[in-house]
Amino acid sequence: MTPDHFKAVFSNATRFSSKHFTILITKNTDNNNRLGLAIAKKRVKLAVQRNRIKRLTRESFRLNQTTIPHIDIVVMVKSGIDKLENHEINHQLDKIWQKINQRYKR
RNA sequence: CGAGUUGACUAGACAAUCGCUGCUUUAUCGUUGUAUUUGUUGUUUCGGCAUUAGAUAUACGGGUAAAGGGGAGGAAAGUCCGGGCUCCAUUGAGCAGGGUGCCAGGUAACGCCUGGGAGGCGCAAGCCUACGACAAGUGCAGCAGAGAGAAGACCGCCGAUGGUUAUCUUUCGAGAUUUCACAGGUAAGGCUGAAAGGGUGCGGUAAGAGCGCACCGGACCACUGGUAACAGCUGGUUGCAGGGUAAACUCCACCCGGAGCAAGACCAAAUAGGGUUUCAUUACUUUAAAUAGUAUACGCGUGGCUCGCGUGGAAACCGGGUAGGUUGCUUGAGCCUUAGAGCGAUUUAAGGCCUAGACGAAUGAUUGUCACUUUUCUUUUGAAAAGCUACAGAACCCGGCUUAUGUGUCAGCUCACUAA
RNA sequence: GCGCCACUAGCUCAGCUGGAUAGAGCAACGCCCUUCUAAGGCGUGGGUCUCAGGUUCGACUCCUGAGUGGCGUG
Repeated sequence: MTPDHFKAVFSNATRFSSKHFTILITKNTDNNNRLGLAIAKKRVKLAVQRNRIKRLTRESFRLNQTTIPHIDIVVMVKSGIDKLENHEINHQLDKIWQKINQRYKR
């Protein structure tokens, strides 16, 4: 995603959240779904932890992207996430994908 | 066996599935440049040149697919030092400012490392140290204390000599003893303090004092050892010091030009913008006529000139250059092995190896087996459960320092205890 | 990447910049005043001066290292 895409998503977004994530989505004119990550240094201090969260999010997005409709997604993060285990993060993300699917099937 | 100390290594392993990234090879797609060739159009001094369309070959970059092999650290961190590299400046040197500070060596260089000296800590192995100069000058030291720097006289001690009081003796000149502490002497003792101008002993004296002597310790000179710092059961001279603080100013010696890969180099968009040329436009004159000529324009500030500000069509060319892209970008003071030199840091030679290059920033996820750790059961073994590890993520590259940190292994040395 | 600053009571700040007592305001607590509260007055407690070393007789102050937070600039 380019900075223009980010602006578009932030200005015109539907918001989902769980305990440690905030996810913004908009519908997309292209036939792809795109992922953007906005993980602030303020929320997660260590570079190792930031990278870990990015990797896990990308992985989860990749595994689930066939099931999701064509949307732009921006994933934001709340503080405290760096203390979670890998499988817990995956679990939360799975739930969010399910929510998004339910919303867009209707 | 226990306690300690120094140095080095290590940073989970394997397999399966899926994924990221850039590299090599192959295939394919579209596109661009170059070369050859065929044709079109324009121009021509008939050699060519420019333009445009196609074919073939080749090159580079790009997309897609497949295969192969590669992909974080000992600190990648902090950014505390030093260098390479790049650009700018530069005759040279100095001033200012900053840094370093026992000696020698190593190194590209260092505030780093090695070896040595001195001082301190520890029973020892060993560890720590900004460790030049206060006798060039200036400053600082509260309170206390007599005195805080060519020091001072509070309590003390003495009081020879001179004066004074009393007593005794008397040859009546004076003498002896005692008292006073006035002039004066003194720095042994006390007191204060972090610190008070060598220490101990004997002599000496009215009392004292390096005043004299002996020993210890200094200082200076020489000698010896050492490259040097420095050292000495060495010799001589000197009664013996104007102490502390320079992480106070300062002095001395040595070092430092400035900026940083967002450096720099190349390519290069736009309804951005600069310059040059030509044409157009506009004004005036002229002509049948934008035909020809002259001025370049137009608006505002002025009535005019000069001057200032603002606005101005089209094409071609030129250089600058923003966004953006490419490069710099990983072969390097590189790593490994062996041999030589050296106490060592390090260095020399030979052979071998290529080992991350991302940029919204890759190097991962899941599962299984084993290893490791902890807990429980059992208490040789073994079994089960949990954890799946600590610190932590390259961003131009190296050499150090500092800080964070899990587990285990190896080697050297010291001390204590026991046994032989 | 480069350059710079701060850290003192629960909070905001002084503190001799060239060294010897840790202070002010607000807040807290107690008492007075008031029928009660606020305001006002009097008093009290509260500090490892961010941390660790060093220099010094003596360090909030000087030096070195570390930690945390913040600012500027490209």
